[in-house]
Amino acid sequence: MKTDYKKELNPKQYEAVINPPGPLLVFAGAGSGKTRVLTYRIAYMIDYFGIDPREILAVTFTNKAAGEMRERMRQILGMAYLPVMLLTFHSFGARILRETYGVIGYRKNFSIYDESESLMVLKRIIAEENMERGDLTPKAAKYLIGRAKDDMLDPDAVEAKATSPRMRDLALIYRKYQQRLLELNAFDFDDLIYFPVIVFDSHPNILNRYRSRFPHLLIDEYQDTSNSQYRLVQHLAGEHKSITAVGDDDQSIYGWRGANIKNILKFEKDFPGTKVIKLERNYRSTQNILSAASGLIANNDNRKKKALWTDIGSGGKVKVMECSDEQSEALTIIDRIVQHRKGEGLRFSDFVILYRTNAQSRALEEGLRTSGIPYVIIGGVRFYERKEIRDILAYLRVLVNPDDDVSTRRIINTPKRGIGDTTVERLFAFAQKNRINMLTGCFLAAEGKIPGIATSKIIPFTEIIKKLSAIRENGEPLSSFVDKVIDISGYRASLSSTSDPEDEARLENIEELVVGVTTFEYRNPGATLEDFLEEVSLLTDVDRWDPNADAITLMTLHSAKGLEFPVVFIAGLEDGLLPLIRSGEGEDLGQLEEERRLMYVGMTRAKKHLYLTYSRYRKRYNSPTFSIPSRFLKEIPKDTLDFYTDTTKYYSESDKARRSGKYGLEDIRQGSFPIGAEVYHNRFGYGIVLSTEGSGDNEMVTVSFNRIGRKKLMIKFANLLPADK
DNA sequence: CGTTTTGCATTTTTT
DNA sequence: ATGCAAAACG
Repeated sequence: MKTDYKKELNPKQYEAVINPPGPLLVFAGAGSGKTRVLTYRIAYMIDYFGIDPREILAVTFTNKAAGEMRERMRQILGMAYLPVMLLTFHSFGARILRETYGVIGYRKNFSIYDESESLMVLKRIIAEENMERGDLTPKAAKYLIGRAKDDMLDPDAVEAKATSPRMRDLALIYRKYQQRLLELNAFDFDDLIYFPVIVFDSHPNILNRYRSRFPHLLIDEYQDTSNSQYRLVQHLAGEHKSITAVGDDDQSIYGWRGANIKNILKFEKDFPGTKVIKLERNYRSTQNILSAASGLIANNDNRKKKALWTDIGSGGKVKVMECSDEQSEALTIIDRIVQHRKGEGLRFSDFVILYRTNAQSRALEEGLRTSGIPYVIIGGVRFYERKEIRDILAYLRVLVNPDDDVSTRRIINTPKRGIGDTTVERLFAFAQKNRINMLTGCFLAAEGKIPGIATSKIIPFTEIIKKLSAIRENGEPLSSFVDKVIDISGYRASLSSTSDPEDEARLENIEELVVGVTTFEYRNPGATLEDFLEEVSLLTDVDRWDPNADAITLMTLHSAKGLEFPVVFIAGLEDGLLPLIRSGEGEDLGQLEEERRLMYVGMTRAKKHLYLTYSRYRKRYNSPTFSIPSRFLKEIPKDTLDFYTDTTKYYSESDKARRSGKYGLEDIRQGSFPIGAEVYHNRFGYGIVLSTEGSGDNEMVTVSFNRIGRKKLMIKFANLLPADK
């Protein structure tokens, strides 16, 4: 009773699925059944080509996507357990390092540092080396080091390439940073790709082991692979070249993170004899939505042309809604949600609100809360990044990896036990001098062996660590162990005995962590604390999202990749916000194209209804900002759109001019110049006013000049003239 | 020496 | 508005 592959797939999908193992590239347009092809192909390989599931490695973008694929394959193959290796790039990297850490000098049970932990290390190094400079903040250094790792450059290479003092400084910081990470027995996210490549580069025997272990490779979202990930793939593919890559150049949205769209475009060259299949039939969206999205993306030059089609029917037009401010934007959306839900019997979980930046979620959240509509926010302050969760995880990490001084610092005085900065710094200095970790230092201090450190303050801390290690060695089950950590550390007590009302929420979060551990335990019988920590470090927010809960989902456009919803709202379609353009800088065409792809990704999430909303007024950073509608709205074919103006309320008093222009509201005169006004500057030439903020002497205008692009000017000094004078 | 308070910068997107 | 650094306070 094998699955009838031919019946369940369209001809193109079928062709891809049954293609014999070898280089295969599938250009899968949005909603064309990409995951379907991947899962059926894996199933088919097992079913018809007799391939051992353990020899298949499939790399996906999120753990959730991996989980879904596993579930669907189970249905196709009817097996209870499928030993296919289904992972994200980063978790695969972590697996490799767990087996090969020794060859690069690392120890067992290393930690994986996220952004903020890496930044703490960098900050310390920059301070220690007296290298503070405005253009090399910890954040900037982190970014540049990340890019260097993407290009597989070590500190020596960065130094050799450096042509400026800034880059020479960076090379030094980079060197110290890696030394420190090695001491801490910790990797950052970029290392999880970088070091496996290094290992494969320098140890052919190890590489061969992995090659023969995974002769069959499948890679999802290939358009978002970075250079280092590409190197990893090249290594693994080796001579066998049974490699399937699936992707869509129009959905490449991680260029800022090192993703290189060229990787998918040159796949055919890299693997001669590649079979290329294009999936252009869309099963998700109505014709109107698809035409709107296709019309938009056609404005990108740097892409492979394709013709998506659907036979779902035209559906309603895409609705563009103008709102006066963020609050009315929220109300407009809520109003539509309520109507659709009643009219079409939809559930809350059928709706998603997408936006460019996490900050936008606030006003929407407020509106939903007052309306009593259940919602879930994905992203923003991630669950595992909350302070209280990180604190508990830091305890766990120290127990697993005693060299992890970053975590030791975190917990040594959390909850407060009277150990201050001075003591910690003395401890650190002593540990550095004697080449030991801080935890060992604590134990020495507790015995009074470090002059200048009072034993009385340190002993309670070392007692806690001792107790917890003993419990752990007794083979305590994971969830009850975590529970004991919360108790014995004094964390639970410190939260339940305070006046701060926030602490109650923190306590709840911590209890939720225990629930999370229990779930993890249940899903992965026999898993260790190390396994749990690895999973937690690499979990994304989308992974934690439960699509079955009856609540509206709010998330960024980036997080929405790979998902679909009957009704989609994209909020904040204002020039400067979507496309997001950082003030000061001119407009980079490549970046603009990526913003357009991001918008495209958002639009193609919609099955039945798509709403695009924008606000004339919004509080950005801290100051009030007026904006013009996104240029993307003008790029979408008009016959697919319907325009609406909200009726909730208006910020501006000069309502009368509202309906004058193409989108209405062309003539709001908030400051000295109306939004959209053409102006002349005697140095920069002609331009158009995009937004104004502040007032009086502090009034600023952002003007997009024809010749030199975007500039922010102070009205007081700029001497701007209306263009027709 | 440690903790609390005030002042200051700060927001793109994420594995 | 919020979160993290120096300064004041205990």
